[in-house]
Amino acid sequence: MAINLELVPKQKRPAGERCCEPVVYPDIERRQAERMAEVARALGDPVRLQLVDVLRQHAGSVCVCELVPLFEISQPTVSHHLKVLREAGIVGSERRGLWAYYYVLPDALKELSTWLS
Amino acid sequence: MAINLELVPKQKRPAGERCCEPVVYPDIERRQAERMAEVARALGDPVRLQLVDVLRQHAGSVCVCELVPLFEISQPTVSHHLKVLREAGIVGSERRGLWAYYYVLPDALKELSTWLS
DNA sequence: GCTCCAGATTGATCGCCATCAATATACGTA
DNA sequence: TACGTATATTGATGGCGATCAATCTGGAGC
Repeated sequence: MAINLELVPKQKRPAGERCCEPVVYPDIERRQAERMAEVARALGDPVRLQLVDVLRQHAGSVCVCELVPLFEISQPTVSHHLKVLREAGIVGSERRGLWAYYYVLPDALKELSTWLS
Repeated sequence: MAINLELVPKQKRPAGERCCEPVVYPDIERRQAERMAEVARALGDPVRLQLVDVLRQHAGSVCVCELVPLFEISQPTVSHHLKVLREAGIVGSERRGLWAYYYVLPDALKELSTWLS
């Protein structure tokens, strides 16, 4: 988890032989890696990935009561997945009367998407 | 996990009122969601994300002995993370003499990257 | 053969996560 | 006020994952 940012790792080698070019280091910083990993972890469940997929298809927001019957899991579990996505900053929610509506936050996936491409 | 693919979920509603447009369904299929979630889960750890980042900076492959000292975790743990990445189809490995070299598989991240952008 | 070294595997521990049933909360309606 | 309905939260459980120390494997060199 914690990164050793010394760029020139000291390491004994068999004399006269090396395995590769010696200096190698991450281009991204630890904090950025932690942010992107948090987003990736939130997407690392098929249900959550499909929830995000559904929300991304809709310009506006989608009612939870539409989301629950799409999956063969209980309503509390869907609610839990939506909470994970919200805490990862991927979706937002809004309450209107009895119903709750979720939507994708526009820039949420940008950093990870840029790094991936 | 398992998706109910009925596209028109039946659900009782208060008479004369609806919460939103009624038909909503995932655009991606369950298998595709599971594949992409597997890749996302593999990227959902800061160490693995930085391992992939290092490997992506190098056209060729990188020796494990260069990767281990970049992190403040033990060699077996680095080996474990590399195994997770290999089993997710993100990296490949090759042995040359005493050393092991890892490299990013070129198309591994393409599906997730395309979906994200 | 034996020894040293790089890396992988094993076994154990600890904490987190996905899931559900049950309950709570909050809102609309009569 | 009381009741029903939509969603969130709680508590419990089973399983998975991150980590390490210890060990194993296999190649290089003597």
